[in-house]
Amino acid sequence: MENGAGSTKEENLLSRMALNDNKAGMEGLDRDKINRIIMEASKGSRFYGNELKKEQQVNQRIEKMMHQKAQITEQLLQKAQAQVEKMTSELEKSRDLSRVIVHVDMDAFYAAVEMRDCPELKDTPMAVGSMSMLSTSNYHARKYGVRAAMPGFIAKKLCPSLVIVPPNFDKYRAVSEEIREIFAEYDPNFQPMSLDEAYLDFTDHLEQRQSWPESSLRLYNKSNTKFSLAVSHLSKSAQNWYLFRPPGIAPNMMLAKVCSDKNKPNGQYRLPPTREAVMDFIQKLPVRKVCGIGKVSEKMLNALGITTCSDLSRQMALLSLLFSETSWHHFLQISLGLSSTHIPRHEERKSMSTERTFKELSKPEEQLSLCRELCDDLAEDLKKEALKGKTVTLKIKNVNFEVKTRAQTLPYAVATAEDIFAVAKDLLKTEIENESPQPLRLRLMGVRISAFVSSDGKTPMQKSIISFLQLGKRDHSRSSPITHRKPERAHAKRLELQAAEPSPQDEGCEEPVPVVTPNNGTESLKQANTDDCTVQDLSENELASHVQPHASTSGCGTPAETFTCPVCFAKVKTTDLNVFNRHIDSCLSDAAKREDEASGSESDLDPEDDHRKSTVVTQKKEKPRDLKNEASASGGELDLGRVSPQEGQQTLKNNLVSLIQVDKKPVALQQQSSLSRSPLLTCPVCQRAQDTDDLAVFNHHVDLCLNQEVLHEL
DNA sequence: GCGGATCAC
DNA sequence: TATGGTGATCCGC
Repeated sequence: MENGAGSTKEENLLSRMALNDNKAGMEGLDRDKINRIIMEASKGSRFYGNELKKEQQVNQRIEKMMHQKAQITEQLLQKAQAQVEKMTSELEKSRDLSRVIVHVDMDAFYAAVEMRDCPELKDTPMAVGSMSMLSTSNYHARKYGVRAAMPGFIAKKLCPSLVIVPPNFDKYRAVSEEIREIFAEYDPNFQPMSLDEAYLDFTDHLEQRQSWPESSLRLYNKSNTKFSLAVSHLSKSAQNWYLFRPPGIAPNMMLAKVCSDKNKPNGQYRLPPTREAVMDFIQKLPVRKVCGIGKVSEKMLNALGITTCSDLSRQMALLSLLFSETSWHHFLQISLGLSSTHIPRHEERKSMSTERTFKELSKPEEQLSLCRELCDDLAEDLKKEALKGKTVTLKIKNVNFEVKTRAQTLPYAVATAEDIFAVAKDLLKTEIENESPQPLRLRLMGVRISAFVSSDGKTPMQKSIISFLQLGKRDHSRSSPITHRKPERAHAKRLELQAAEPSPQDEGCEEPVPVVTPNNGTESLKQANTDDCTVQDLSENELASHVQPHASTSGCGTPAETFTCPVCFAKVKTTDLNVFNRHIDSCLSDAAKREDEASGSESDLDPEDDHRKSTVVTQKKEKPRDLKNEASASGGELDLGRVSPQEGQQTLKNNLVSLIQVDKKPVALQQQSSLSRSPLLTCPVCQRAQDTDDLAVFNHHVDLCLNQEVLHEL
């Protein structure tokens, strides 16, 4: 174990710079050769110099820690051990294995999208990003050691034939949104962590299903598929299914995340909800795999001889003496396989910032004018969310990659570019002066604002019960639970600057803010699902009253009578769900037509063209139950289960048929026709090609796959 | 409240 | 030629 003492600088640096072969697709490559190339390309650079410096700092921390450790007496340790045991038994009491948490992420998301749109890329090593920075790479490229967060020019040295595709975030965002609509179906409160990753709580979904009559269950399966296909219908994203990696399923968030990383070739990894299974799983787990334990923590723990979670529990008393309370409590939870069992609702943002990397900027005038630009941008973003904050922070990184932040808190909140700049300018000037007579040689500048106050400009933005409750009614211009940030403007600016071709990997904070409230729609929903009569017995108005608060896109005070069409995204002003449904139907059939026209090159054929349109149209039946259900989460799903349960068995069957027919069109035709050459439908869960062209069968398989054991146990 | 550092994505 | 951007949190002042 390298613990800093006695190893060379270069060896130490390897821990920071070397290839990270954690990820999938990195097996069996020549690590030494790759590391040598990386080192050669880096050595002597300012970046490398800074890494070296940071590494030494970490080593000092470790030394300090080891020194502390040496002073711990046996007696102290025993006392600590007692405390650990006490806390352990308390935590053990709180263990909750009843939840079914799912973590999903996409496989090389951006790269997959690019390959989808440009099939030639499928067979060549490819990465998304720039010569300065790569966001992700495909599996061909990974064989060469090319990976995310690696600068493109180094990647090119590893793999000269590498094709670097500039990122197209609008596209990824669009695909992401389609995927999220599917997520919302299973958990309206799912939490997106980024464009390609999310946590879902399946517990309620499974519970509801359990109480549904068999026919509804099947129906729901169909409607689910129908939904995703309807989405695909709009933008050919049926292929999105291929983006999914097998999800991780476990009783809490930490475990689910680790499980999804297991990436078993043949399907999802599901950790059974028993203490034994959890503990067994945890023992062998390397600490680095746990979310929250990064490079530095790993290195510190390694220095103590801790590499796996079982080491963690063994050394817990020691850890409790060496680390802060929050840290060791966290470690203890990890070692017991405990973590959050419910997915937290997305909280209010606490800060907003904008920063940019550029070619060296040393002239004060240029620096100040850049600062002003950043303030303009930030103010623009603040305006979009109607935020004001009291603390302005300037961030600078010099050409040696040294980062500094300077902040000032005002007695009042600001939001305009002028006000922010007034503060940022002073902070910057001070830094310039501190450096003089040398110039400040910058490679990055950023401005952040925090300490937000509510719109009245006085009260701090803290969670009160009232604001929490109001959150549920919070409004969105789109009915999906997803919002986006920092889209075009940031990119445009980047182009303007033409600096270091920065290519962010992500859009940062996504604000999910699900539109459904726990206490509003859901309760009555469960009822509706368990009681066959409930839905029919509800009048249209009653239904509407359930739906409206969620579907509303109105601003403050506007009556909730606007629905957002999940197809064209137009706002439909009506209180009559039938009207709204008709709008969607017409949109859908329009989309079908467009798809037909455009499908020539896409899908090889569509012999049943007319038939399709007619099935789409005849299939429009309002569906109060699901309407209520899904409207609450996302208008995007209004179209999905529009089969009416109030129609009796025969009609149900008919609808099933029509659904299957509708289903077939967008994907099935695209896939099946083209797939008569290649494999048939591929299960998004186990990723195995299914030897069937019957979507009913396929659906059944997917569903079984997803819920297999869970359902069984329930 | 500030500033550095760590972490995730 | 060339190593990102956004947000959160923690710790030690």
